[in-house]
Amino acid sequence: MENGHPSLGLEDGTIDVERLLVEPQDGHMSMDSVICFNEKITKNAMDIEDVSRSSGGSDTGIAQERKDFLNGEVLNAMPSEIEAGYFRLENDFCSMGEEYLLGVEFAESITNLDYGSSEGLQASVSDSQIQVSTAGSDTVCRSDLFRTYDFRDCQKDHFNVGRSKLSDAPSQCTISPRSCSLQNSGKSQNSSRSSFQDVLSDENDGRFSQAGEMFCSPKTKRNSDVLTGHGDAIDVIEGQETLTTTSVQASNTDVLPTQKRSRKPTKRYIDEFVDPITTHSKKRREVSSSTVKYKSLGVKDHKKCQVGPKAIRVVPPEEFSVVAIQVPFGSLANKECAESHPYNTGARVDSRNSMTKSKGKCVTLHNQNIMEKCVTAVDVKKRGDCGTGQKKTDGCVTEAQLKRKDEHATAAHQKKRNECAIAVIRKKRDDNLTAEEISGRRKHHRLWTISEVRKLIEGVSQYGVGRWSRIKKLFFSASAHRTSVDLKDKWRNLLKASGMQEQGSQTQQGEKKRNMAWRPLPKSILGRVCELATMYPYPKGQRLKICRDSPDRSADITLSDYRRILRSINGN
DNA sequence: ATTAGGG
DNA sequence: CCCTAAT
Repeated sequence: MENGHPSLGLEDGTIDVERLLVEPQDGHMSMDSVICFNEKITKNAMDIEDVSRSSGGSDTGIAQERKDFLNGEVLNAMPSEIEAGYFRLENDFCSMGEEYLLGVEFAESITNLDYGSSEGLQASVSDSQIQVSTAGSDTVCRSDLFRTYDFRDCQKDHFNVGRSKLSDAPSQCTISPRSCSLQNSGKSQNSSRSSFQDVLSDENDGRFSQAGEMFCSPKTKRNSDVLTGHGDAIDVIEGQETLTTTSVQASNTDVLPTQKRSRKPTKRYIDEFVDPITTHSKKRREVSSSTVKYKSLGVKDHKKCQVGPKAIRVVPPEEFSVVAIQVPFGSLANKECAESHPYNTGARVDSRNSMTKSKGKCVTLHNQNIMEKCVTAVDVKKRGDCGTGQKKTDGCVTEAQLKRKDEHATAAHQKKRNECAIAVIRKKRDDNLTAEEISGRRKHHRLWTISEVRKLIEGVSQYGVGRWSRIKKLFFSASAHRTSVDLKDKWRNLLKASGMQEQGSQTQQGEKKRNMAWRPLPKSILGRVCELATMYPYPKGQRLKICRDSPDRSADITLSDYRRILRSINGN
């Protein structure tokens, strides 16, 4: 008799499981099907467990056999299914795998409690779980890898409980106090199986939306009415605790699946998200620019690498008087306060940077920051400024190169994919970025020194405007930063500063005056700029501005005229 | 790859 | 300084 009953249960379990494994193949995996799947599995496990318990000590063998079946067949079957690619829905799959484990595990632990330890059994269980976790990890949802590990740890504890007999169980339970309390309390009755499925999905929704809706799977959007009913489970926040709780709860009854669904780790990861985003909205430029410009590694990246050491470079004495001639026309022109400290050149960098910071880009770029975080995590080596080239193979990285406009669209997907990376990143971010932010200077923003400007002027006088790359090569080969574009920009600014440019309108004149106050450009330099501007009008279109009288002069001036100009300037 | 120009 | 379009 006793054999008959258990065996029946076993048979049922077998059939159910098999059917369940097959079912998903037929249709597309909908969330409902997944839920049913989980539920049934859990139920199976529980049924088996009940049988085992009722069968008494004499049936230990049978129970163990059952366990073996579960562990060997079911658990092994899962990975194969996964590998076969039946479940590509990440969340579904992940939850399913976990569910599976939980169901089996709970039965296992219970059995052990009842009948004592069975080493072989435990070993098989743990092995199977490792398998599952592996399969799951490489499939999609990496975040679940963490959970799986946690889970395994928890389960180990349970094993220990089983081994150390019932008497030891309470002490072991301290690992997850909630588990104990739940086990002892009558809470297991507060949920009926009839509402199980609803509870499942609802709780999912509740938790997800609560956490930040980023992981919410579109399939299961429902009203979370039942949420309140399970506030207890939802309140649990620590992932491990949740897992443990779930597994132990499983031994009780139907409540198990309900609470099992609430995965707290999610919240943790979400926190990881929110935090980095707000912490530093920076770092974007570096990664993005370096990533986008991976093509020009030779110049650009090299330049980035040198930024650090260069910063400490000693400023030549001549430049101390007029340290740098930053020409932040548009931005600083608006800051009247700048006029009150005209010669506070040192602080100019900071003010400028802060302005850039608050300019607004950072707000819209939060999403990209996430991706960048991911990038940072991908190549584990902590790179200060350089090391930009080696991360292109990862999907996250390529995504990070998306335009800003696309970020909003892709951000959601990215988040899911990156949640694992984020956790790893947090540390990195703290020591990496904070330091940079604190130091006011931004990597890509370097003040132009007088000597640099002189070189630029010299170059322009020799090659004329527009041949920036050549000028760069000849005059700025030493300074890896200062791309040709930089030279061009600087020249543009110099033209503005010298007043040669856009001799237009009253507003410009006034602004120029204002700028003069805080821009300590040496007159000699300005004069030269003026000179050169006359012969090499920058916007080449409007060259006929001044030197209309001597066309050939502007054509082949170069050295002789340069000398002449130089002399005149020096004479001044 | 370089340049011009807008932001 | 960054980004993009046009050479």
